[in-house]
Amino acid sequence: MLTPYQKFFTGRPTPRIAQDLLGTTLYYHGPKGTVGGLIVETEAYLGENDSASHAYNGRRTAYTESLYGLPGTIYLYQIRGHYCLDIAVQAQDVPHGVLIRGLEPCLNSEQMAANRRQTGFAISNGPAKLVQALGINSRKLDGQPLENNILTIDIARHYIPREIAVSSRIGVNLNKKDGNAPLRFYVQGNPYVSQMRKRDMDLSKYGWD
DNA sequence: GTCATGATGGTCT
DNA sequence: GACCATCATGACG
Repeated sequence: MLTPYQKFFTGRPTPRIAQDLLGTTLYYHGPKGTVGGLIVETEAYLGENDSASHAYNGRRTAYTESLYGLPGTIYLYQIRGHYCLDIAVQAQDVPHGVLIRGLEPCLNSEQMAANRRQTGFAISNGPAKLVQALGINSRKLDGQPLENNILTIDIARHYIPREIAVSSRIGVNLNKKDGNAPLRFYVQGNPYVSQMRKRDMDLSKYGWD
């Protein structure tokens, strides 16, 4: 039986869930206090049939096991020496995932800047940047549920994007089957979206309604 | 401001 | 030994 929280991460198509996460708040109650921010960019990964997914062709190892977990399971993986945060969605054994790619700091942003040794939008405008900004530098939380954890997402309160933009995913192999699939979603104009061009930034409202 | 490059560390065959 | 769901830097207009 799923909790209401877990049900948020299943029951509708993964791209829909990825879009619904825009405007929710991510919190990390870490050793240096609580930090957090609004999710402004996500990507959907569609499991066995998605050539960009870590679970492509049913690949299932100890490393990717969290993707197969209950909806709302943390998949914290490492790539080229950087950590990224992914949420397993859909039923257990269905390895879909939503990658969190951009975060607008809203709680203790000074701490986040210090964690990153950067200032401005570079604090958290990328999947590994935002994890570092939170102060996470291990896979300790991999496989744990988001619900009632020190790393969690508040899905109850929602900022509303004025416009949700769609594009192909970043950093995936363009030559493979799903390299150009339109599965990246972001708050149009928000400066904490990765690769957001300066002239497209909405610096008055950050893309929110 | 835009682009190309190299460093990066762990996993899997 | 190859392959990455990345990032910071430094060159150029």
